[in-house]
Amino acid sequence: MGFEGADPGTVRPGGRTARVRSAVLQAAGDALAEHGFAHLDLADIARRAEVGKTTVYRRWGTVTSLVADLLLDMAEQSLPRTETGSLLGDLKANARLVQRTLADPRQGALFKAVIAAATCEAKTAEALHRFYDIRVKEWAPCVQQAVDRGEVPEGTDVHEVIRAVSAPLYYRLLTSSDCLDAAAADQAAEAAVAAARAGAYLRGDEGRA
Amino acid sequence: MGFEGADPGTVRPGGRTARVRSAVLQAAGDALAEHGFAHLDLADIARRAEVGKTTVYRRWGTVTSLVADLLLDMAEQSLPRTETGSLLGDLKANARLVQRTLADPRQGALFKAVIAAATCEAKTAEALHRFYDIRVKEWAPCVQQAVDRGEVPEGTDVHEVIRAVSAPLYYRLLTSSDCLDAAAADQAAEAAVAAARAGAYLRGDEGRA
DNA sequence: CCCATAACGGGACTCCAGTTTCGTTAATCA
DNA sequence: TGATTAACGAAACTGGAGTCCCGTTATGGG
Repeated sequence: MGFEGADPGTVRPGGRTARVRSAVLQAAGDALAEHGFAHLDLADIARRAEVGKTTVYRRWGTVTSLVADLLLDMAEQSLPRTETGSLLGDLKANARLVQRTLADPRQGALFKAVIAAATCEAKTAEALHRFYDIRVKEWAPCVQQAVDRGEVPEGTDVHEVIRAVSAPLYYRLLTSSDCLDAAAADQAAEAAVAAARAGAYLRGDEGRA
Repeated sequence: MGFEGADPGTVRPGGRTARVRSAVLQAAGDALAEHGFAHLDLADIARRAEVGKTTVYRRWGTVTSLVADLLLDMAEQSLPRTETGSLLGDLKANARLVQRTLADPRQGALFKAVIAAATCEAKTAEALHRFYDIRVKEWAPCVQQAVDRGEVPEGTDVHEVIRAVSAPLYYRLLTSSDCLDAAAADQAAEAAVAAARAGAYLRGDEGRA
């Protein structure tokens, strides 16, 4: 009697278990980037990771659940942001980073696949949301600095400004066949700055026109 | 001899064939909205549509291919846009329309599923891109009118302004758990107008800051 | 109205994604 | 360092998604 063991991987997370996890997550990323989310099978991932397929099924069970764990892993690896001294410079740096990531064949495909997976299961969606919350929080300070400098009105929702930079890039990635170039990134940053200056992102009551 | 018949449904598209197609597309929409893109099986769709599953497999074959056809169908049904006389008014109307659609449980889930499907197959992605091209083209004239009025600088990429309205709403739908309310719609419209006025969407060379 | 055949539909069949079983390896603790 | 057992992995198994076969329905052309 007593408790049935908790999920596998939680009691002895060291050594082999950790090695298996990172090998599987690596393989999952590769497979997602290659085949996309739909045509994905866990046995293939197990083969790539040189791990028994039983193990993959036992620890993750479903593709979406594996993607959720992958997102947890991705959220932990954060690139430090650059600081240029001006809001436009900082946001352009951010936009270029996003643009380069999404335009990269492997990373771009991976992000598409991860977003697709998140639309299919609440738990995976939650992991994706957490991932973006972290990224947004990392970059928000540069907008706060602009507020402090007086470049942008007091009361601006700084997180929303960061999201405004990424949004058009993701929208283009998903809904159009246009290429994601540096010009698109710069445009996204410029638009966000212009809108922020005009008070479009004032928190609480909706700003004036 | 001669040609093997073209794809089923093209030679005798009337009567039964058309009835089957619309029943299946309807059922596909329901199933996508309910189960999401991942846990979808064509036999279930056939059952809902009261159609033989052989038929569904013969005419569409895969889920992504069926979604591509669904998108073709969705693209044909267009709502006429409203005209308010001001750019902000028109874009707010557009933003509210998008927001209401995405916030609606069935439609929102359907759009998520359709986007997920498009990330998995080129043909489906193309259908999705065409769908959005049509929607954008439908609304672009209101921006053009604003250019003519002098509300927005000459040389503005009018399609990009329309996309700028939708982008943050889709970005929020996919990457956050925040609710999509009317305030979000208005903010999207206001930001797009502010950025457009500031010349952030000038075509060709990247605009000034 | 009638014929030729496109398209549909039921049911049997296949094949592989996902499960179960049980023996092996190695992480943790004393 | 050795005992305990969590976690792994090979192989056999199973259910249902997707295919195939062939008889039936009804469209479109003459």
